[in-house]
Amino acid sequence: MAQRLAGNASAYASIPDRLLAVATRLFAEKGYESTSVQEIVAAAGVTKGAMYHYFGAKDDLLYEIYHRLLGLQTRRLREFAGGPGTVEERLRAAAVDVLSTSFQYLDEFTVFFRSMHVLPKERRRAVRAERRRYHEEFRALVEEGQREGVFRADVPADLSVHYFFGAVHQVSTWYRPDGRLDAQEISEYYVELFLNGLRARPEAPAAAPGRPGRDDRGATSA
Amino acid sequence: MAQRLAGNASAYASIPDRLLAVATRLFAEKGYESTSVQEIVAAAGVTKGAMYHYFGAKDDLLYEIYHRLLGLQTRRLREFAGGPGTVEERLRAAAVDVLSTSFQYLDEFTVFFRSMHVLPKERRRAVRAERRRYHEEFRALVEEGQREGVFRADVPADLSVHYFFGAVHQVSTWYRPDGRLDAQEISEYYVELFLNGLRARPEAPAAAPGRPGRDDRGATSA
Amino acid sequence: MAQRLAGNASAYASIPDRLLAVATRLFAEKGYESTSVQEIVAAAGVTKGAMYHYFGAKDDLLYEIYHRLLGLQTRRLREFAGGPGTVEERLRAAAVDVLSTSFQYLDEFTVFFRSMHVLPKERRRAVRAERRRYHEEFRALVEEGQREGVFRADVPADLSVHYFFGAVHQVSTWYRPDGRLDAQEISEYYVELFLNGLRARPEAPAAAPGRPGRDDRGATSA
Amino acid sequence: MAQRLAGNASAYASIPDRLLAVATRLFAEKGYESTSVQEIVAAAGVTKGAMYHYFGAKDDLLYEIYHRLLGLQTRRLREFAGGPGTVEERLRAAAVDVLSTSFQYLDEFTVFFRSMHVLPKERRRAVRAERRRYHEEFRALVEEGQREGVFRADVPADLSVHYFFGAVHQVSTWYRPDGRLDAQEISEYYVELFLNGLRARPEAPAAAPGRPGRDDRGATSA
DNA sequence: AATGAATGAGCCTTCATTCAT
DNA sequence: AATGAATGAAGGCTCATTCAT
Repeated sequence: MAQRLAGNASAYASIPDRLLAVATRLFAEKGYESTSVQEIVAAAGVTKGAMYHYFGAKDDLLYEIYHRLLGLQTRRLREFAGGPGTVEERLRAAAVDVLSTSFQYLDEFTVFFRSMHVLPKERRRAVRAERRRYHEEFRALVEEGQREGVFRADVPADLSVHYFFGAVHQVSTWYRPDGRLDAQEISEYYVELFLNGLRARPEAPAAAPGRPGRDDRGATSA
Repeated sequence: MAQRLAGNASAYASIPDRLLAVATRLFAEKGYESTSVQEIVAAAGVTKGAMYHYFGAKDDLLYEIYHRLLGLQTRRLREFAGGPGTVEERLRAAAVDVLSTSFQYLDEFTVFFRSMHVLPKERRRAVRAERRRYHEEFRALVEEGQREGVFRADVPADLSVHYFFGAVHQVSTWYRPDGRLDAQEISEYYVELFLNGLRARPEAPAAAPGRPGRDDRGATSA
Repeated sequence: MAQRLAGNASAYASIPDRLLAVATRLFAEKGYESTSVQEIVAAAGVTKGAMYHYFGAKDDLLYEIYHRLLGLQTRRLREFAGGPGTVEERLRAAAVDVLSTSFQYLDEFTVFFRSMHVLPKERRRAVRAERRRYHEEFRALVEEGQREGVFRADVPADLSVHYFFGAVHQVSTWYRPDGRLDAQEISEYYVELFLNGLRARPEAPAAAPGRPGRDDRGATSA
Repeated sequence: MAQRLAGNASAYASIPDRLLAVATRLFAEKGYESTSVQEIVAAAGVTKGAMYHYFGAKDDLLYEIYHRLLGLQTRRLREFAGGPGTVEERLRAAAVDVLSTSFQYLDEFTVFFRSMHVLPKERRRAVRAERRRYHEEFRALVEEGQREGVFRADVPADLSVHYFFGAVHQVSTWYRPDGRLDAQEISEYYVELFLNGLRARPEAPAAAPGRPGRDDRGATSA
């Protein structure tokens, strides 16, 4: 479960894995466009020819980073969603895992949300579709809880998920490993904020502004 | 209050404003590095020479976008924070405004969170400092509510603010003007989720995971 | 006799003089091409418009530097050549003056020998012609001495002059005001070496290699 | 011994050599700054990319020209200085070689003395240091002769060497291959003037102006 | 499987000069 | 006499990619 997405950059890893590992780090540090192929191959200790033997183009590296990250996220989410326990327990476990994955793959997430626009249109569409499916599977848990009455239904589930994911995906913006709170603590607070926001209240509060019960299936894009 | 940050790109605006307007749009669409100076000046209907007469370098455009956006945010926040009403009313008004500003300046925010890394170190530091001050002023409202007992104190205020801002700043990632919910509705739901998450509960629930009452002054960076 | 070629750059000098003074300094420091018009006008405390009011183009500044320097040299040489005294006395005085002028106008000479190639062809020709005349007038003194028998005639006069001028014009290459010898001392040694080389010897030395008595009028260019 | 410094520009030479050969010619003709990289690669029959494959920057070409010339000069000087014969014979041979090298590499010398200022500071310092060492090795010959009493000691050796080198290095300023005197003749006259200036005189003449016997080790820079 | 020389298009920037005021 | 905004051409350099080996 702690497998590195692209192995590590050590001399023992395969060439493609080494390339992906250093590319992820460099893209996160300096941005995709400001990182030259030359820098990547130098950092990976291979030559340009070797890289082009494994990857058809520079943006194939980027796509592969996206692809592996999405695959990992999806696999893990399914594990938790399909696991045992009440819906709240399963959602909590999934949310905790989303956060710990985010902290573990900070660089990958940084690249993900910063460099989407450089993917060729076709691949951007593919990534967005895969991402949307992921979003929908997570949202299904929330909706399950809403149907069971343990989560409030007066806020559209997709908005709650966007809200949570948004918060999570921005952590790479401000989180510093040497900060006051460690990743574990932040995760717990975040999950608490998320679930607390979802939980049905004893008394009816100000509720959502006037449009309860509307169909809340994702007309927004992922 | 609805003034465009860089005027509009029409022939009536000043050259620098026109340049900033089209640069913002292009940077948001294709990314900073993938947008050439040539494209910018062509879209603004001026020559390269004219651009370099007003901006010393391409990244001066970027910096100016950041600078204006931060200035606008700070000005507006102070208006609401210093306004009349209970702390909850003031925080709600500020939060609503953060959201409506985000929707109004979607391009600016997109650029903001995607292109930070291309600013020269010095300016990046300046932007981060100004951003941190903004974050602190917003957080001060939350802390005021915690002291008054209207907001729960068992989640560090800076984390709550990071959580909210994270969610807000990611809207440009998924929001589409032609989606099911309009900006106004999304804003109301988001503010509801935020305030609901903050509100003190009648009975003490599972609270924050084991570490209540810790000093919660921001050791995390903005 | 100590008039500055282009006045000084103080606020009291006329604008053209100030421009020439700073241009000379900057051209000597960084080279003609690496000095921008903007730098010149900034250093002179005027605007571009003002400069183009007085000088039609950047290379007019350069030409004026050449022109003034050549005029100064020619004027001074004539003074010494037409003065009283034996031919040796007059040549010595002229040679000393050549050296002291070189030290006084180090920047001008640096520019002179480094930037000739940027003058438009026509002006380059004009400068070369003026320079050749100067060379010829100096050479005439040597030839006068040769005819009188006080200078050896077995080395063509124009070569001796080239030799001396060459040595003199390179001083800006190695001379440092804080060096062991001051300008005055170097001048005296140089003139001594020059005149000693010219002086007819009691016994016939190895003489020039086999071609005495040939016509030695300048088929070489100045 | 007659190897071209950068091979020739023919199609048979290596690309770097061809680039250096044409760069030398163009820099000598039009100056470093007035020669564009485009012109160089066009004249060498290669593409810009090829040039930047071998030379990191335009001024690397310049530095390489300096470097090769200095290497050549130093190697040759050592050959002559360490050869057989009296000190006067060795100095004469070295001086003749300096001149013939100057004539053979007129373009290189033209560039050398005209474009020093465009080298980055660090490299300028390196070139100056190497140049100074060369100057010192040549001067050592003069000093050896002074100690033996065959050369006059009342003119500092470094000044005499500056004087000679100055004269020599200016030949590219006025020498034309189609002039009245050919390179060989000019060389012999120049060496004659140099050695004649150095030679101790039977009777003590006016000597150097008043400061005989001073320490004459080079406090001036090369 | 891998090399690395070579390409060629494009990028950001500089700058002498002009011109309406 | 003097301004300074604006031009437009060119300049040095980078870089993803190709291809013969």
